[in-house]
Amino acid sequence: MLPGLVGYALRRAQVAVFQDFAREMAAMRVPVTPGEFGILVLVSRNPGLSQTALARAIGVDRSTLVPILDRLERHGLIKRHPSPTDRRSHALELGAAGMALLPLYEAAVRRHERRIQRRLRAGEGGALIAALDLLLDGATSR
Amino acid sequence: MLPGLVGYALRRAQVAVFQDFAREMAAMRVPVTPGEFGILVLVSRNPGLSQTALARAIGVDRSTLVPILDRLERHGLIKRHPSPTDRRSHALELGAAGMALLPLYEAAVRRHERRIQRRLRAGEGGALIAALDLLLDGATSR
DNA sequence: GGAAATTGTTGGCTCCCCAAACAATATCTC
DNA sequence: GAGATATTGTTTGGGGAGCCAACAATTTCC
Repeated sequence: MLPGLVGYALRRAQVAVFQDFAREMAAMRVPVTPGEFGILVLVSRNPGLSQTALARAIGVDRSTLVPILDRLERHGLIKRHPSPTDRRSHALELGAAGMALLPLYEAAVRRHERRIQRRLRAGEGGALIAALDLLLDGATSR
Repeated sequence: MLPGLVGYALRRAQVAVFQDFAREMAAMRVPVTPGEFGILVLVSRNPGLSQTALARAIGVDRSTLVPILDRLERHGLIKRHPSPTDRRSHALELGAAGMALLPLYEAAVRRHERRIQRRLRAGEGGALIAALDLLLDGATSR
């Protein structure tokens, strides 16, 4: 039964892809997880983002983000600035290490993507992403 | 950058599919996770399996399995019999509750699969599984 | 200006995973 | 057959990621 299930194939692929991501990151001075990489990209493209806005963007609870940002900040990848308009909230920016390392992370992710897709035919990656998005839609919407 | 990444689409789809699985299971007397469901199917098709063999089959450490099997056994879904040939090992079998509930779980999983695939065109599910298997292969093999 | 909402944080909880060590038991080697 | 070696399930300890409820500080609403 298991081999015919989309959910099963999805889970196994996800685990393998996650491990390959980690392998690629192992060479970095400060390795990051896929989730952390997403945060760095989001912050770099949306400087000044608040923690709540970021949490909503990646679909996790505000409290979940705190220890993750703590770690990223400890390594200088991001910085929590005081927001100029709201003294409760933090304006997130890339830190010095973040600005230096993000290009390396992006290159690593490109290598990783190339490797995991290497068994696919040309253009099949796009179709796969489209199908996964449809899956997400089917699973999410009532 | 993120939207073009297979790994990113994979992660988001996986989370959504997992949640839909949980939603479908919520109606059951004893809800199980996707991993637990996989264990039940494996044990039902391979009665007498040892814990080590099962751990290898699903790709987790032996020690990871212990609390999971504890829980399944507590609910009567599986039973740890003494192996007739090796007094160190356990022969895993479905318990009474397991035999009663597995058909219900299987039906629930079929409903779940139908729902998550409902945005896909007919037959696209199979292509998706094939692509995910290729992804797994690309990520795993050196 | 007082009530209500929001922000980041903390603490408590769950779940899943791994690695190392251990006693009991099997298996291998001489 | 005895001693060394390997394997089995378990325990312990640790990490990561997630949620919820509660809280002080602050902002917004009426």
